[in-house]
Amino acid sequence: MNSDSAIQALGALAHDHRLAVFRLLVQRGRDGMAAGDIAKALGLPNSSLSFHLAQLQQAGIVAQRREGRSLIYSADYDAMEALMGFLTENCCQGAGCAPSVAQTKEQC
Amino acid sequence: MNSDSAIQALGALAHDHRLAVFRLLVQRGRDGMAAGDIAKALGLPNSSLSFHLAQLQQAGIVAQRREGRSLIYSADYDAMEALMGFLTENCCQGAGCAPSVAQTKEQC
DNA sequence: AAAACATTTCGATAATAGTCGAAATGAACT
DNA sequence: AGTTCATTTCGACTATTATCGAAATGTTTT
Repeated sequence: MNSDSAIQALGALAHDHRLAVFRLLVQRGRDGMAAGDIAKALGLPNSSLSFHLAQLQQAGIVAQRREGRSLIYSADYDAMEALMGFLTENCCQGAGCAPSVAQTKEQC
Repeated sequence: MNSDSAIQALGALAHDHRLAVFRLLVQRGRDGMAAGDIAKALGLPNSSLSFHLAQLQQAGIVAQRREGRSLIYSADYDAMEALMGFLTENCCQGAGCAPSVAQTKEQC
């Protein structure tokens, strides 16, 4: 994780609809959700949602896979942890006070 | 932490200069840093830095205090944890895979 | 191969964010 | 009380982002 990719991830999350999408996907876990279903769940026009999904994917915090006719999106937990680690890096002059977020990885 | 305040915090961090400021302050710990010193450290015009500091403060992830003539800024660790907790809320259908970031608080 | 279906791209428009020099504010020291 | 010093506000400009209907793309199924 470098500064540029962190900015992209943060910027992707820093939006009403995108944050809602991401949190929905985080709750869904590995199964993810089809684009159309997300649009229905959040009451967004397909074209708008598509725009936002592209940003989340481009930022690397959401993954896409095809299943039948549908495109399924899911949250990328590894990327989420990497982002958190980056934000707390060398916290308090390297006094080792950054939380160990490593456990998220195995548990998901 | 609600959606709006999370968006503000994420948006505040989703910028080149502001992320650099925040990470610098995270490393500094409670001591923080005067506005002028931050500007010097990052090579930014005072007016630009002031604009960005205001956003970080408005977002609640950076605190301000006066010391002599200087205004000292420091990272708000509690807010940072709250943000992380919000992002991982009900992760994987409530299977309890969210990292416990609570430890950061006591250690800083 | 054609029809049905899910999703993305296009296009035009509106709104918000970032930049930095110069002037203004306001606290502190003498 | 006036001067100095640190920081913020102002103003004008440029660039980026968000919106959504309609058309296009590309997959699957019959």
